[in-house]
Amino acid sequence: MALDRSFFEEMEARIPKGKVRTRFAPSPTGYMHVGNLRTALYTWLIARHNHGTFILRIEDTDQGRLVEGATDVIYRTMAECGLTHDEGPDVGGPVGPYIQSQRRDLYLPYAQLLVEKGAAYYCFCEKAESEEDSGDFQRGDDPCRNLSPEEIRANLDAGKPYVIRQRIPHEGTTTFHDVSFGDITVENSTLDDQVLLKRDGLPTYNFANVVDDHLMGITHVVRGSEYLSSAPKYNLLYEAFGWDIPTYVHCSPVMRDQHNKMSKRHGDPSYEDLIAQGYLTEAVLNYVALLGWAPKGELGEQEIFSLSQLVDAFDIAGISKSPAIFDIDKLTYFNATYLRAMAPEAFAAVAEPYIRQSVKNPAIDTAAVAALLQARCEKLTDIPEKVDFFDSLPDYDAAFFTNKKSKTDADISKTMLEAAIPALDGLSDWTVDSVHDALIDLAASLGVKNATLMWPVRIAAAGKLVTPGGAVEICHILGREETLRRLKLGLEKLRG
RNA sequence: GGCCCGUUGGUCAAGUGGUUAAGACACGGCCCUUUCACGGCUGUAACAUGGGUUCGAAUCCCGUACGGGUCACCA
Repeated sequence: MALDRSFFEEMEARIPKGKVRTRFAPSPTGYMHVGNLRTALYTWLIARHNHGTFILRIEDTDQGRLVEGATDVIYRTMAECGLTHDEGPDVGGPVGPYIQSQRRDLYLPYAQLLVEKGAAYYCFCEKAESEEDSGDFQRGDDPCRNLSPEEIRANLDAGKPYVIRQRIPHEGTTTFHDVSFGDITVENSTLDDQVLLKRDGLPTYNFANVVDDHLMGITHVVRGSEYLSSAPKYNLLYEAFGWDIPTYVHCSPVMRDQHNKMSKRHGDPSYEDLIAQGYLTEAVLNYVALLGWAPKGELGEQEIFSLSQLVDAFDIAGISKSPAIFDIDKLTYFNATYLRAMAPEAFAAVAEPYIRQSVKNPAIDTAAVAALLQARCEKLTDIPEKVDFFDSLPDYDAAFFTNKKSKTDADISKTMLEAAIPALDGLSDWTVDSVHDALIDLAASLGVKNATLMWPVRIAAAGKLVTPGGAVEICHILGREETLRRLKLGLEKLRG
Protein backbone atom coordinates (compact mmCIF):
# COMPACT_ATOMS: atom_id res chain seq x y z
CA MET A 1 0.00 0.00 0.00
CA ALA A 2 1.88 2.96 -1.22
CA LEU A 3 1.16 6.21 0.50
CA ASP A 4 0.58 9.31 -1.50
CA ARG A 5 3.56 11.54 -0.72
CA SER A 6 2.11 14.51 -2.51
CA PHE A 7 -0.85 14.51 -0.14
CA PHE A 8 1.44 14.98 2.85
CA GLU A 9 3.44 17.60 1.04
CA GLU A 10 0.36 19.59 0.18
CA MET A 11 -0.85 19.47 3.74
CA GLU A 12 2.53 20.66 4.99
CA ALA A 13 2.55 23.49 2.51
CA ARG A 14 -0.65 24.89 3.91
CA ILE A 15 0.70 25.33 7.42
CA PRO A 16 1.35 28.97 8.32
CA LYS A 17 4.70 29.46 9.99
CA GLY A 18 6.47 31.96 12.14
CA LYS A 19 3.60 33.32 14.17
CA VAL A 20 2.05 32.31 17.43
CA ARG A 21 -1.04 30.28 16.72
CA THR A 22 -3.32 28.96 19.42
CA ARG A 23 -6.55 27.13 19.32
CA PHE A 24 -9.55 26.55 21.50
CA ALA A 25 -10.93 23.14 20.71
CA PRO A 26 -14.10 22.39 22.62
CA SER A 27 -16.26 19.41 22.07
CA PRO A 28 -19.81 20.59 21.66
CA THR A 29 -21.60 19.58 24.84
CA GLY A 30 -24.24 22.29 24.90
CA TYR A 31 -22.87 24.72 27.41
CA MET A 32 -19.68 26.43 28.46
CA HIS A 33 -18.15 25.30 31.74
CA VAL A 34 -16.32 27.85 33.77
CA GLY A 35 -13.18 25.78 33.33
CA ASN A 36 -13.62 25.74 29.57
CA LEU A 37 -14.18 29.44 29.52
CA ARG A 38 -10.97 29.96 31.40
CA THR A 39 -9.06 27.73 29.01
CA ALA A 40 -10.55 29.63 26.09
CA LEU A 41 -9.59 32.92 27.68
CA TYR A 42 -5.99 31.91 28.38
CA THR A 43 -5.64 30.49 24.91
CA TRP A 44 -7.03 33.63 23.35
CA LEU A 45 -4.85 35.83 25.55
CA ILE A 46 -1.69 34.02 24.53
CA ALA A 47 -2.54 34.60 20.89
CA ARG A 48 -3.48 38.24 21.33
CA HIS A 49 -0.61 39.06 23.65
CA ASN A 50 1.78 37.79 21.02
CA HIS A 51 -0.10 39.30 18.09
CA GLY A 52 -0.75 35.82 16.90
CA THR A 53 -3.70 33.94 15.50
CA PHE A 54 -6.54 32.42 17.46
CA ILE A 55 -8.38 29.48 16.02
CA LEU A 56 -11.64 27.84 16.94
CA ARG A 57 -11.85 24.14 16.22
CA ILE A 58 -14.75 21.88 17.02
CA GLU A 59 -13.87 18.42 18.29
CA ASP A 60 -16.77 16.18 17.56
CA THR A 61 -15.17 12.83 16.93
CA ASP A 62 -17.36 11.16 19.50
CA GLN A 63 -20.42 10.48 17.43
CA GLY A 64 -22.33 9.18 20.40
CA ARG A 65 -22.17 12.42 22.25
CA LEU A 66 -23.28 14.97 19.75
CA VAL A 67 -25.65 17.55 21.13
CA GLU A 68 -27.84 19.55 18.84
CA GLY A 69 -27.27 23.29 18.79
CA ALA A 70 -24.21 22.91 20.94
CA THR A 71 -21.86 24.65 18.57
CA ASP A 72 -24.13 27.68 18.58
CA VAL A 73 -23.61 28.00 22.32
CA ILE A 74 -19.89 28.06 21.69
CA TYR A 75 -20.07 30.72 18.99
CA ARG A 76 -22.42 32.85 21.03
CA THR A 77 -20.37 32.62 24.20
CA MET A 78 -17.10 33.38 22.47
CA ALA A 79 -18.61 36.38 20.72
CA GLU A 80 -20.28 37.66 23.86
CA CYS A 81 -17.00 37.44 25.73
CA GLY A 82 -15.09 39.19 22.99
CA LEU A 83 -12.90 36.16 22.41
CA THR A 84 -12.95 36.57 18.68
CA HIS A 85 -11.35 33.95 16.49
CA ASP A 86 -9.41 34.53 13.32
CA GLU A 87 -10.00 31.11 11.87
CA GLY A 88 -12.80 28.66 12.49
CA PRO A 89 -15.72 26.77 11.03
CA ASP A 90 -17.75 29.91 10.47
CA VAL A 91 -15.03 32.23 9.19
CA GLY A 92 -12.86 29.71 7.41
CA GLY A 93 -9.10 29.92 7.12
CA PRO A 94 -6.11 28.37 5.38
CA VAL A 95 -6.00 25.09 7.26
CA GLY A 96 -9.64 24.04 7.35
CA PRO A 97 -11.95 22.38 7.72
CA TYR A 98 -12.18 23.33 11.37
CA ILE A 99 -14.64 20.68 12.40
CA GLN A 100 -13.02 17.38 13.12
CA SER A 101 -15.80 15.23 11.75
CA GLN A 102 -15.26 16.98 8.41
CA ARG A 103 -11.59 16.09 8.55
CA ARG A 104 -12.22 12.39 8.95
CA ASP A 105 -10.44 11.35 5.79
CA LEU A 106 -7.25 13.03 6.89
CA TYR A 107 -6.46 10.80 9.78
CA LEU A 108 -6.15 7.43 8.11
CA PRO A 109 -3.25 8.44 5.87
CA TYR A 110 -1.37 9.85 8.85
CA ALA A 111 -2.03 6.72 10.86
CA GLN A 112 -0.77 4.68 7.92
CA LEU A 113 2.27 6.87 7.71
CA LEU A 114 2.98 6.04 11.31
CA VAL A 115 2.55 2.35 10.59
CA GLU A 116 5.03 2.69 7.79
CA LYS A 117 7.47 4.37 10.14
CA GLY A 118 7.02 1.56 12.61
CA ALA A 119 5.47 3.77 15.27
CA ALA A 120 2.03 2.25 14.98
CA TYR A 121 0.44 -1.05 14.04
CA TYR A 122 -2.81 -2.58 12.96
CA CYS A 123 -4.64 -4.36 15.73
CA PHE A 124 -7.33 -6.89 14.93
CA CYS A 125 -8.11 -7.88 18.50
CA GLU A 126 -11.69 -8.10 19.60
CA LYS A 127 -12.92 -5.09 21.44
CA ALA A 128 -12.52 -5.67 25.16
CA GLU A 129 -16.01 -6.17 26.51
CA SER A 130 -15.51 -6.28 30.23
CA GLU A 131 -13.47 -3.34 31.34
CA GLU A 132 -13.19 -4.79 34.83
CA ASP A 133 -9.66 -5.80 35.64
CA SER A 134 -8.55 -5.59 32.07
CA GLY A 135 -5.81 -3.49 33.61
CA ASP A 136 -3.80 -6.67 34.00
CA PHE A 137 -3.53 -6.93 30.28
CA GLN A 138 -0.32 -5.32 29.17
CA ARG A 139 -0.78 -3.50 25.91
CA GLY A 140 2.81 -4.10 25.14
CA ASP A 141 1.94 -7.76 24.93
CA ASP A 142 -0.69 -7.21 22.29
CA PRO A 143 -0.21 -10.09 19.87
CA CYS A 144 -0.93 -7.78 16.94
CA ARG A 145 2.21 -5.81 17.73
CA ASN A 146 4.24 -8.38 15.94
CA LEU A 147 2.04 -9.53 13.12
CA SER A 148 3.93 -10.19 9.91
CA PRO A 149 3.16 -8.03 6.87
CA GLU A 150 1.58 -11.06 5.28
CA GLU A 151 -0.76 -11.64 8.20
CA ILE A 152 -1.77 -8.00 8.23
CA ARG A 153 -2.36 -8.07 4.51
CA ALA A 154 -4.49 -11.15 4.85
CA ASN A 155 -6.57 -9.71 7.65
CA LEU A 156 -7.09 -6.49 5.78
CA ASP A 157 -8.06 -8.29 2.61
CA ALA A 158 -10.46 -10.41 4.60
CA GLY A 159 -12.11 -7.20 5.70
CA LYS A 160 -11.47 -7.81 9.35
CA PRO A 161 -12.22 -4.75 11.43
CA TYR A 162 -9.18 -3.14 12.95
CA VAL A 163 -7.87 -0.24 14.93
CA ILE A 164 -4.48 1.35 14.60
CA ARG A 165 -2.47 1.52 17.79
CA GLN A 166 0.55 3.52 18.71
CA ARG A 167 3.64 1.37 19.20
CA ILE A 168 5.26 2.51 22.42
CA PRO A 169 8.81 1.31 23.07
CA HIS A 170 9.14 -1.11 25.97
CA GLU A 171 12.37 0.41 27.14
CA GLY A 172 13.60 3.85 28.01
CA THR A 173 11.91 7.01 29.18
CA THR A 174 10.12 9.89 27.56
CA THR A 175 10.38 13.47 28.71
CA PHE A 176 8.11 16.27 27.80
CA HIS A 177 8.13 19.87 28.82
CA ASP A 178 5.24 21.90 30.08
CA VAL A 179 5.43 25.63 30.60
CA SER A 180 4.06 25.54 34.10
CA PHE A 181 4.89 22.01 35.21
CA GLY A 182 8.39 21.88 33.82
CA ASP A 183 10.00 18.69 32.61
CA ILE A 184 8.13 15.50 33.29
CA THR A 185 9.80 12.19 32.61
CA VAL A 186 8.05 8.85 32.56
CA GLU A 187 9.08 5.26 31.95
CA ASN A 188 7.86 4.12 28.56
CA SER A 189 6.83 0.87 30.19
CA THR A 190 4.05 2.73 31.98
CA LEU A 191 2.58 3.92 28.70
CA ASP A 192 0.10 1.81 26.81
CA ASP A 193 -0.28 1.28 23.12
CA GLN A 194 -3.19 3.64 22.79
CA VAL A 195 -5.64 3.48 19.95
CA LEU A 196 -5.04 6.14 17.34
CA LEU A 197 -7.69 5.27 14.81
CA LYS A 198 -10.91 3.74 15.99
CA ARG A 199 -12.81 0.88 14.43
CA ASP A 200 -15.23 3.39 12.94
CA GLY A 201 -12.37 5.07 11.13
CA LEU A 202 -12.46 8.19 13.24
CA PRO A 203 -9.42 9.23 15.20
CA THR A 204 -9.27 9.21 18.97
CA TYR A 205 -8.99 12.55 20.68
CA ASN A 206 -5.31 12.04 21.32
CA PHE A 207 -4.49 11.31 17.72
CA ALA A 208 -6.73 13.92 16.19
CA ASN A 209 -5.16 16.50 18.45
CA VAL A 210 -1.65 15.76 17.40
CA VAL A 211 -2.49 15.67 13.71
CA ASP A 212 -4.73 18.72 13.74
CA ASP A 213 -2.49 20.79 15.94
CA HIS A 214 0.38 20.13 13.60
CA LEU A 215 -1.60 20.63 10.43
CA MET A 216 -3.01 23.88 11.78
CA GLY A 217 0.39 25.14 12.82
CA ILE A 218 -0.52 25.41 16.48
CA THR A 219 2.40 26.69 18.52
CA HIS A 220 0.89 26.66 22.00
CA VAL A 221 -1.38 23.93 23.21
CA VAL A 222 -3.45 25.06 26.16
CA ARG A 223 -5.56 22.39 27.84
CA GLY A 224 -6.62 20.90 31.11
CA SER A 225 -4.18 19.08 33.33
CA GLU A 226 -6.17 15.89 32.95
CA TYR A 227 -4.21 15.49 29.73
CA LEU A 228 -0.89 15.76 31.49
CA SER A 229 -0.41 12.04 31.70
CA SER A 230 -1.04 11.48 28.02
CA ALA A 231 1.40 14.17 26.98
CA PRO A 232 4.43 11.84 26.81
CA LYS A 233 2.60 9.78 24.21
CA TYR A 234 2.08 12.93 22.21
CA ASN A 235 5.76 13.59 22.16
CA LEU A 236 6.43 10.11 20.90
CA LEU A 237 3.95 10.75 18.12
CA TYR A 238 5.47 14.09 17.18
CA GLU A 239 8.90 12.53 17.16
CA ALA A 240 7.78 9.65 14.99
CA PHE A 241 6.31 12.07 12.49
CA GLY A 242 9.36 14.28 12.74
CA TRP A 243 7.23 17.28 13.63
CA ASP A 244 8.02 20.17 15.95
CA ILE A 245 6.55 19.77 19.37
CA PRO A 246 4.35 22.68 20.39
CA THR A 247 4.61 24.48 23.70
CA TYR A 248 2.37 22.82 26.23
CA VAL A 249 0.42 24.79 28.76
CA HIS A 250 -1.54 22.58 31.10
CA CYS A 251 -4.03 24.22 33.40
CA SER A 252 -5.26 22.74 36.64
CA PRO A 253 -8.97 22.35 37.05
CA VAL A 254 -11.43 24.80 38.50
CA MET A 255 -12.88 23.12 41.56
CA ARG A 256 -16.22 23.41 43.31
CA ASP A 257 -14.62 22.42 46.61
CA GLN A 258 -11.52 20.71 47.89
CA HIS A 259 -12.38 17.42 46.22
CA ASN A 260 -14.53 17.97 43.18
CA LYS A 261 -14.24 19.75 39.91
CA MET A 262 -16.97 22.16 39.07
CA SER A 263 -19.57 20.26 37.19
CA LYS A 264 -22.97 20.65 35.76
CA ARG A 265 -23.92 17.41 37.45
CA HIS A 266 -23.28 18.90 40.87
CA GLY A 267 -25.39 21.86 39.92
CA ASP A 268 -22.49 24.22 39.47
CA PRO A 269 -23.17 27.16 37.19
CA SER A 270 -21.91 27.30 33.63
CA TYR A 271 -21.10 30.59 31.98
CA GLU A 272 -24.64 31.06 30.74
CA ASP A 273 -26.03 30.19 34.16
CA LEU A 274 -23.92 32.93 35.70
CA ILE A 275 -25.19 35.45 33.21
CA ALA A 276 -28.74 34.38 33.97
CA GLN A 277 -27.95 34.89 37.64
CA GLY A 278 -27.23 38.53 36.99
CA TYR A 279 -23.48 38.51 36.53
CA LEU A 280 -21.79 40.68 33.94
CA THR A 281 -19.71 39.04 31.24
CA GLU A 282 -16.78 41.35 31.97
CA ALA A 283 -16.84 40.48 35.65
CA VAL A 284 -16.99 36.77 34.98
CA LEU A 285 -14.05 37.00 32.59
CA ASN A 286 -12.03 39.10 34.98
CA TYR A 287 -12.67 36.76 37.86
CA VAL A 288 -12.04 33.64 35.85
CA ALA A 289 -8.77 35.08 34.52
CA LEU A 290 -7.54 35.35 38.09
CA LEU A 291 -8.63 31.85 39.02
CA GLY A 292 -5.37 30.13 38.38
CA TRP A 293 -3.36 33.01 37.06
CA ALA A 294 -1.84 36.07 38.66
CA PRO A 295 0.17 38.88 37.14
CA LYS A 296 3.84 38.95 37.97
CA GLY A 297 5.82 41.56 39.83
CA GLU A 298 4.52 45.07 40.22
CA LEU A 299 1.18 44.17 38.75
CA GLY A 300 0.72 41.49 41.36
CA GLU A 301 -1.67 43.64 43.30
CA GLN A 302 -3.96 44.58 40.49
CA GLU A 303 -7.19 42.67 40.32
CA ILE A 304 -9.42 44.62 38.03
CA PHE A 305 -8.50 44.03 34.43
CA SER A 306 -10.37 44.82 31.28
CA LEU A 307 -9.96 42.35 28.47
CA SER A 308 -7.44 44.58 26.73
CA GLN A 309 -5.50 45.09 29.94
CA LEU A 310 -5.38 41.34 30.26
CA VAL A 311 -3.98 41.09 26.77
CA ASP A 312 -1.13 43.34 27.83
CA ALA A 313 -0.55 41.77 31.20
CA PHE A 314 -1.07 38.13 30.43
CA ASP A 315 1.97 36.04 30.81
CA ILE A 316 2.11 32.25 30.74
CA ALA A 317 4.54 32.18 33.63
CA GLY A 318 1.84 33.42 35.94
CA ILE A 319 -0.36 30.36 35.51
CA SER A 320 -0.49 28.34 38.69
CA LYS A 321 -0.11 24.62 39.02
CA SER A 322 -2.54 23.87 41.77
CA PRO A 323 -6.29 23.65 41.36
CA ALA A 324 -8.36 26.66 42.34
CA ILE A 325 -11.70 26.62 44.08
CA PHE A 326 -14.36 28.72 42.45
CA ASP A 327 -15.56 31.27 44.99
CA ILE A 328 -18.90 32.75 44.08
CA ASP A 329 -18.49 35.43 46.76
CA LYS A 330 -15.43 36.79 45.11
CA LEU A 331 -17.09 36.72 41.71
CA THR A 332 -19.93 38.64 43.30
CA TYR A 333 -17.47 41.20 44.57
CA PHE A 334 -16.02 41.61 41.09
CA ASN A 335 -19.49 41.96 39.69
CA ALA A 336 -20.42 44.62 42.22
CA THR A 337 -17.22 46.47 41.40
CA TYR A 338 -18.00 46.40 37.69
CA LEU A 339 -21.56 47.49 38.28
CA ARG A 340 -20.42 50.50 40.29
CA ALA A 341 -17.79 51.45 37.78
CA MET A 342 -20.30 51.72 34.95
CA ALA A 343 -21.39 55.09 33.66
CA PRO A 344 -24.78 55.85 35.24
CA GLU A 345 -26.51 55.73 31.87
CA ALA A 346 -24.96 52.39 31.06
CA PHE A 347 -26.01 51.00 34.38
CA ALA A 348 -29.52 52.34 33.92
CA ALA A 349 -29.67 50.58 30.58
CA VAL A 350 -28.70 47.16 31.93
CA ALA A 351 -30.79 47.62 35.06
CA GLU A 352 -33.97 48.69 33.37
CA PRO A 353 -35.31 45.27 32.43
CA TYR A 354 -34.74 44.06 35.97
CA ILE A 355 -36.44 47.11 37.42
CA ARG A 356 -39.35 46.58 35.09
CA GLN A 357 -39.76 43.07 36.38
CA SER A 358 -41.34 44.50 39.48
CA VAL A 359 -42.05 48.12 38.66
CA LYS A 360 -44.77 48.20 36.02
CA ASN A 361 -46.00 51.71 36.67
CA PRO A 362 -44.84 53.75 33.67
CA ALA A 363 -44.80 56.93 35.74
CA ILE A 364 -41.81 55.67 37.67
CA ASP A 365 -38.54 56.90 36.21
CA THR A 366 -36.34 53.83 35.90
CA ALA A 367 -33.21 55.89 35.43
CA ALA A 368 -33.80 57.55 38.79
CA VAL A 369 -34.42 54.16 40.37
CA ALA A 370 -31.28 52.82 38.74
CA ALA A 371 -29.27 55.62 40.28
CA LEU A 372 -30.32 54.40 43.72
CA LEU A 373 -29.49 50.85 42.83
CA GLN A 374 -26.06 51.23 41.38
CA ALA A 375 -24.16 51.19 44.66
CA ARG A 376 -26.62 48.84 46.23
CA CYS A 377 -26.73 45.72 44.15
CA GLU A 378 -24.10 43.11 43.59
CA LYS A 379 -25.96 41.26 40.88
CA LEU A 380 -28.61 42.45 38.48
CA THR A 381 -30.96 39.83 39.84
CA ASP A 382 -30.92 41.56 43.23
CA ILE A 383 -32.91 44.37 41.69
CA PRO A 384 -36.58 43.31 41.39
CA GLU A 385 -36.97 42.50 45.06
CA LYS A 386 -35.39 45.78 46.12
CA VAL A 387 -37.71 48.06 44.20
CA ASP A 388 -41.04 46.27 44.34
CA PHE A 389 -42.44 48.87 46.77
CA PHE A 390 -42.48 51.53 44.08
CA ASP A 391 -45.41 49.80 42.43
CA SER A 392 -47.41 49.02 45.46
CA LEU A 393 -47.10 49.86 49.09
CA PRO A 394 -46.57 46.69 51.10
CA ASP A 395 -48.90 45.93 53.96
CA TYR A 396 -46.37 46.79 56.60
CA ASP A 397 -46.47 46.64 60.36
CA ALA A 398 -46.87 49.87 62.34
CA ALA A 399 -44.00 48.68 64.50
CA PHE A 400 -41.72 49.65 61.59
CA PHE A 401 -42.06 53.25 62.71
CA THR A 402 -40.16 52.56 65.89
CA ASN A 403 -36.42 52.81 65.45
CA LYS A 404 -34.05 53.35 68.31
CA LYS A 405 -31.14 54.78 66.39
CA SER A 406 -33.34 57.35 64.68
CA LYS A 407 -35.08 58.06 67.98
CA THR A 408 -38.55 57.34 66.70
CA ASP A 409 -41.57 55.58 68.08
CA ALA A 410 -45.24 55.58 67.14
CA ASP A 411 -46.01 58.90 68.76
CA ILE A 412 -43.02 60.72 67.39
CA SER A 413 -43.62 59.26 63.94
CA LYS A 414 -47.17 60.50 64.03
CA THR A 415 -45.98 63.98 64.87
CA MET A 416 -43.37 63.83 62.11
CA LEU A 417 -45.83 62.72 59.45
CA GLU A 418 -48.33 65.31 60.51
CA ALA A 419 -45.69 67.96 59.95
CA ALA A 420 -44.23 66.44 56.80
CA ILE A 421 -47.48 66.15 54.87
CA PRO A 422 -48.27 69.87 54.69
CA ALA A 423 -44.63 70.74 54.20
CA LEU A 424 -44.43 68.53 51.14
CA ASP A 425 -47.88 69.40 49.95
CA GLY A 426 -46.94 73.05 49.86
CA LEU A 427 -43.94 72.64 47.63
CA SER A 428 -44.07 74.68 44.46
CA ASP A 429 -42.02 72.18 42.53
CA TRP A 430 -41.13 68.56 43.09
CA THR A 431 -37.45 67.90 42.62
CA VAL A 432 -34.89 65.96 44.62
CA ASP A 433 -33.55 69.24 45.90
CA SER A 434 -36.86 70.77 46.82
CA VAL A 435 -37.99 67.66 48.66
CA HIS A 436 -34.64 67.43 50.35
CA ASP A 437 -34.58 71.05 51.46
CA ALA A 438 -38.15 70.94 52.66
CA LEU A 439 -37.53 67.96 54.89
CA ILE A 440 -34.15 69.12 56.18
CA ASP A 441 -35.59 72.53 57.00
CA LEU A 442 -38.56 70.93 58.65
CA ALA A 443 -36.33 68.80 60.86
CA ALA A 444 -34.40 71.88 61.86
CA SER A 445 -37.48 73.90 62.71
CA LEU A 446 -38.87 70.96 64.64
CA GLY A 447 -35.62 70.73 66.52
CA VAL A 448 -35.10 67.05 65.78
CA LYS A 449 -32.22 65.29 64.13
CA ASN A 450 -32.69 64.51 60.46
CA ALA A 451 -33.09 60.81 61.08
CA THR A 452 -36.04 61.33 63.37
CA LEU A 453 -38.00 62.91 60.57
CA MET A 454 -36.60 60.91 57.70
CA TRP A 455 -37.25 57.52 59.25
CA PRO A 456 -41.03 57.75 59.51
CA VAL A 457 -41.29 59.45 56.11
CA ARG A 458 -39.31 56.70 54.47
CA ILE A 459 -41.24 53.94 56.24
CA ALA A 460 -44.54 55.47 55.23
CA ALA A 461 -43.41 56.03 51.67
CA ALA A 462 -41.91 52.60 51.16
CA GLY A 463 -43.45 50.32 53.73
CA LYS A 464 -40.13 48.52 54.10
CA LEU A 465 -37.45 48.59 56.74
CA VAL A 466 -34.65 48.53 54.23
CA THR A 467 -34.80 50.41 50.97
CA PRO A 468 -32.43 51.53 48.29
CA GLY A 469 -32.16 55.25 48.78
CA GLY A 470 -33.48 57.42 51.55
CA ALA A 471 -36.76 59.22 52.20
CA VAL A 472 -35.91 62.09 49.86
CA GLU A 473 -35.11 59.99 46.82
CA ILE A 474 -38.03 57.67 47.34
CA CYS A 475 -40.55 60.49 47.74
CA HIS A 476 -39.16 62.20 44.71
CA ILE A 477 -39.47 59.15 42.52
CA LEU A 478 -42.94 58.34 43.81
CA GLY A 479 -44.17 61.79 42.89
CA ARG A 480 -46.11 64.23 45.00
CA GLU A 481 -49.51 62.64 44.77
CA GLU A 482 -48.45 59.11 45.57
CA THR A 483 -46.10 60.29 48.32
CA LEU A 484 -48.85 62.22 50.06
CA ARG A 485 -51.24 59.34 49.69
CA ARG A 486 -48.75 57.00 51.32
CA LEU A 487 -47.84 59.38 54.11
CA LYS A 488 -51.49 59.82 54.95
CA LEU A 489 -51.93 56.08 54.96
CA GLY A 490 -49.03 55.85 57.37
CA LEU A 491 -50.61 58.42 59.58
CA GLU A 492 -53.86 56.48 59.67
CA LYS A 493 -51.97 53.38 60.58
CA LEU A 494 -50.38 55.23 63.49
CA ARG A 495 -53.61 56.69 64.66
CA GLY A 496 -54.85 53.15 64.73
C1' G B 1 -3.01 -0.37 43.14
C1' G B 2 0.98 1.59 39.27
C1' C B 3 2.52 6.15 37.18
C1' C B 4 2.28 11.59 37.14
C1' C B 5 1.22 16.19 39.58
C1' G B 6 0.10 19.41 43.56
C1' U B 7 0.22 21.51 48.96
C1' U B 8 1.35 29.83 51.66
C1' G B 9 -4.77 32.39 56.18
C1' G B 10 -11.80 29.72 55.18
C1' U B 11 -11.08 31.21 49.55
C1' C B 12 -8.01 33.49 45.38
C1' A B 13 -3.03 34.52 45.72
C1' A B 14 2.34 37.48 45.79
C1' G B 15 6.84 35.38 46.96
C1' U B 16 11.93 32.31 43.17
C1' G B 17 17.96 31.57 49.88
C1' G B 18 18.00 36.89 54.11
C1' U B 19 10.68 40.28 53.91
C1' U B 20 7.77 42.66 60.38
C1' A B 21 5.45 36.49 54.74
C1' A B 22 2.16 41.35 50.24
C1' G B 23 -2.70 42.23 48.36
C1' A B 24 -7.93 40.81 47.48
C1' C B 25 -12.63 38.17 48.94
C1' A B 26 -15.20 36.64 53.23
C1' C B 27 -15.56 37.70 58.55
C1' G B 28 -15.21 41.30 63.14
C1' G B 29 -14.68 46.49 64.88
C1' C B 30 -14.72 51.82 64.13
C1' C B 31 -15.90 56.27 61.16
C1' C B 32 -19.31 58.50 57.66
C1' U B 33 -24.71 58.52 57.41
C1' U B 34 -31.59 59.78 56.13
C1' U B 35 -32.66 52.92 56.56
C1' C B 36 -29.53 49.74 53.68
C1' A B 37 -25.52 50.20 50.86
C1' C B 38 -21.11 52.90 48.83
C1' G B 39 -16.69 54.91 50.76
C1' G B 40 -12.62 55.38 54.52
C1' C B 41 -9.80 53.25 58.61
C1' U B 42 -8.72 48.94 61.32
C1' G B 43 -8.51 43.75 63.35
C1' U B 44 -8.44 38.10 63.42
C1' A B 45 -6.10 34.58 60.31
C1' A B 46 -1.14 31.06 56.53
C1' C B 47 4.19 28.73 54.56
C1' A B 48 0.88 20.24 55.38
C1' U B 49 4.79 17.36 58.10
C1' G B 50 9.71 15.12 59.40
C1' G B 51 14.63 15.09 58.06
C1' G B 52 18.68 17.20 55.55
C1' U B 53 21.88 21.19 52.54
C1' U B 54 23.21 26.24 54.22
C1' C B 55 25.75 31.31 58.35
C1' G B 56 20.51 31.58 56.93
C1' A B 57 15.17 28.29 54.24
C1' A B 58 8.01 29.34 52.35
C1' U B 59 11.91 29.20 48.63
C1' C B 60 16.99 23.71 47.24
C1' C B 61 17.13 17.89 48.21
C1' C B 62 14.89 13.31 50.39
C1' G B 63 11.00 10.88 53.03
C1' U B 64 5.84 11.03 55.05
C1' A B 65 0.80 12.66 55.04
C1' C B 66 -3.13 14.58 52.54
C1' G B 67 -5.38 15.98 47.90
C1' G B 68 -5.93 15.73 42.56
C1' G B 69 -5.18 13.50 37.70
C1' U B 70 -4.53 9.20 34.69
C1' C B 71 -4.40 4.08 33.54
C1' A B 72 -11.18 3.78 27.31
C1' C B 73 -11.97 1.97 20.20
C1' C B 74 -14.56 9.49 25.85
C1' A B 75 -12.90 13.91 25.07
